[in-house]
Amino acid sequence: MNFFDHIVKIVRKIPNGKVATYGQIAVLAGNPRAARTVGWALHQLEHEDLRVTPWHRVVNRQGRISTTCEEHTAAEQAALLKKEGIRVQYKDGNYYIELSKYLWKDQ
DNA sequence: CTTATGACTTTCA
DNA sequence: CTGAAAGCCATAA
Repeated sequence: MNFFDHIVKIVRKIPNGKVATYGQIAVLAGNPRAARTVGWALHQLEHEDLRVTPWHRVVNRQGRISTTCEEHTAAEQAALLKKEGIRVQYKDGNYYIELSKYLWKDQ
């Protein structure tokens, strides 16, 4: 299985109302150091995959949204998260999430 | 094979 | 927690 598919598969496992970090997904994918690749994979996801993949539940280690994608801005991601009951804090142009409260505890 | 790139992470200050 | 610098990995060209 490609990392691409593997990563997507794992992201789909993230329960509603929870968030996961890129590094966490990288570990589950078998490559603890491939966090960057996780971000790259989500960025390259196709439209169809985005429909069934909760990419918005994936944030960096600091609980901050790091997307630079024009199509999926941090504002939109934050909106989706709020929609799922996740409290998102907005501070000086950046969105923060309380990982200690919403971080997905694997399985 | 080598170089460049990125939705990251860790370490140091 | 923030910010800067260096490290890591898979993919594309």
